[in-house]
Amino acid sequence: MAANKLDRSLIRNLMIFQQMSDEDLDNVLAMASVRQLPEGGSAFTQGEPATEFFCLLNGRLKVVQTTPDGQQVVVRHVNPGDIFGIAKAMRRTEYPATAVAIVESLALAWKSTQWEAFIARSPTLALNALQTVGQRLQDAHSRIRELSTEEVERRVAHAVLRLVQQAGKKTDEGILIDFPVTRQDIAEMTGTTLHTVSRVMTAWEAKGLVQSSRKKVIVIDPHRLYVLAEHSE
Amino acid sequence: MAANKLDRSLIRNLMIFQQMSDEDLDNVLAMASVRQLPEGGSAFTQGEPATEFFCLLNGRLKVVQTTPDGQQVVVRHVNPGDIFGIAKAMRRTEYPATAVAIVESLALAWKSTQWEAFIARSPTLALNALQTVGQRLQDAHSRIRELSTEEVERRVAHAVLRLVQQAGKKTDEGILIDFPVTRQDIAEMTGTTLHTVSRVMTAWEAKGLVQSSRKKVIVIDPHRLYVLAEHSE
DNA sequence: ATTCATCTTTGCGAAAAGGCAAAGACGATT
DNA sequence: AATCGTCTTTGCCTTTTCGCAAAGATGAAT
Repeated sequence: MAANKLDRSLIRNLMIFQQMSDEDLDNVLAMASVRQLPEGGSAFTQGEPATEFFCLLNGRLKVVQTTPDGQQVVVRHVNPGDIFGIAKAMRRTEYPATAVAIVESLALAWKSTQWEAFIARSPTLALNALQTVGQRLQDAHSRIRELSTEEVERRVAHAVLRLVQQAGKKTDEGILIDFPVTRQDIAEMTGTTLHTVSRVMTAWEAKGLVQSSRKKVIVIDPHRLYVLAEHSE
Repeated sequence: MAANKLDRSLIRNLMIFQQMSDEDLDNVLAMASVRQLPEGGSAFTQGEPATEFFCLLNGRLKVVQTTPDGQQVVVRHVNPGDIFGIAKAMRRTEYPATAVAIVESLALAWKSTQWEAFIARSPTLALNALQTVGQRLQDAHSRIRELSTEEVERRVAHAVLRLVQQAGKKTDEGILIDFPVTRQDIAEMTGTTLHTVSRVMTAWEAKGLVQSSRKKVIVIDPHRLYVLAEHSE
């Protein structure tokens, strides 16, 4: 499927493509192909040669690193408008992680060899890309700080609040995280075990902070959760 | 002090400036000023407005985030040739961390407002910058994985090996880490306490892996340390 | 309605790491 | 050589978190 058949306004709204001329955008889209990902499908896999890079149009992915002994760590999430899989831009020949769709998703894909042409197409595109990666670096540093200094409960609180911010949806019971999340998922986001996450969230439930069931989390009292995450003790 | 008085070959060797024309390099250097940092001095401080960005010429800095309650985390190190303090490129108005010289250091400094001109000066410069930031992101993700899945001893082993790689110097006793490192420093790099680091390293010393004294670390047996860091067992 | 796979909860004991406090060691300075 | 500030080590006890195992719950598929 050719990318230039897609809804233009959708694409225009993506931060990375703003301030580009129509013509440049046409050219960039002409190079792209479209990739549909079912839930659980992966855009690329850790260790594979990095032949493509992507931009997410809609849906949501998690980027997972697997350790040699099989433990998994979610290093970040990909939201609509994000570019991802730009291993080539870092002169890497292989993907350092796996990108898995956690809901059905749609992405644009370009050949890695087109990266330079892609960037050359517009100076603002390069600046935008740099800014995107820079923001990610900030986020990563925040997580390093959290993992280094905070105890499990606060880390889990942060993770849940982040999910709320990225995918929170108001319902009459509270703010629903709008895609399936298991205890295991949260454990992989916070560097702990599903058991510990379960214990923490059961305690929160008793305090009326959240309400959760299988693969579902609803935050009842974001403010108290925030206080818990920020102010130690 | 004007930057174009500096030794050119030194600057040419810095990865970020490679593939630039002499003329562009002249222009870029004309915009820069030179900053000397004594040991313990800081190039910028967390929370300050981000008025400048830098490129390290020689020496070594640590980039530290301080939590509200005063705990410190070393998020990364800056080595010669690295650009740092590019908060502006990420549309941040304040520095998110503090950069402290751990040995006497020398850096180039530009006004943040010149960032776009700096990038526009050469398309390869933008690509280089992107690659640099991308590499840092990879490193950050590795640390997130380590902090999430590894126990203290292995994290410390990784940190020490990284120091060896970045600043190892062969001596007849073993590989010396060529700048002052305290237990506290290593603790801040690995998300633990100086006590635990001390205990770990005392054990290593008994096994003949390292030899250390006040602010000094010598790795005697890098290979066994590597095995310890990599193979869980 | 029943079955089945998957996800979640919970109890118990073990291990890892932290916190505190005190003592020791080192090196720079006077 | 004596002093002083800083860095390091160590013992002891507490807390946090994990690991394992088993039981319970949920929802999709038949």
